[in-house]
Amino acid sequence: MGLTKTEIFTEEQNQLSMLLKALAHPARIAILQQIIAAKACICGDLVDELGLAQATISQHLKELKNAEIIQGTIEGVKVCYCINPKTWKLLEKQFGRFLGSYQSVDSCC
Amino acid sequence: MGLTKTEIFTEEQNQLSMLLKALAHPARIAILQQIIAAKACICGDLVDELGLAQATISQHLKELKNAEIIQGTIEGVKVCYCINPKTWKLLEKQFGRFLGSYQSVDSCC
DNA sequence: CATTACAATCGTAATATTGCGATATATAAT
DNA sequence: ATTATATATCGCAATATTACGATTGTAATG
Repeated sequence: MGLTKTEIFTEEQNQLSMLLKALAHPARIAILQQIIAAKACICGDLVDELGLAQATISQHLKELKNAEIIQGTIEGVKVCYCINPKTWKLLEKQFGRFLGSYQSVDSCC
Repeated sequence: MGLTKTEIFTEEQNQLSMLLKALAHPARIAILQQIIAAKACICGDLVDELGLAQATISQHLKELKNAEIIQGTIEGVKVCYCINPKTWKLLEKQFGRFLGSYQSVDSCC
């Protein structure tokens, strides 16, 4: 046990939960906010900004990259990270539809 | 190690990531979709609908309840679950703001 | 080529999550 | 009271996550 039964869920349910999982950590939220705030793409400044070790930041970046929420391009010694617009749009669409499917009726318990 | 350093993040970052974490599982997405689809609140029908054991569903419901995304009221032997409109609105607001803070500029890497 | 600087990866410890059988609890029906 | 039905909880095993020190890999610079 201990592993999610992805096979019993729909493609959409799995995809959405995967994206949300990638976002579901305060450090990763903070990282994304930093990347967005710095109009240009920042790099290892994240290590200074947040109070986490370099290895930890790198690991969080990897997860965001795996989920294709961000993309990184090598710029000499540094690496430049930025939002992947395609996934961001997908997230807006998918999660928007999910959230919108509920209309507060307050006819319930 | 192995525990999130919540103290170094903002209230908002922690709150948003906590809500997203509660949603970040295909079973919990499916549960919420069921609850929303059944206009009235359904109960243990979830166990039949999804292919998971009763104990597992109950545990997922507990997590959603802890995050205050759903609320349950006892109706005789059964329990009636439904969306907590307050938290749903909060989620729409917080996550909407987060998503909206990025404007696809494609001026980047 | 040696050095420096940045970032990724490895290894490890602590903790959390997922799933389920078994059991407990609580209400309803007989 | 006994039985049936619906949920919650406990305990466990398998796996995943989080964090970080140490190391490795790359590329620019002296």
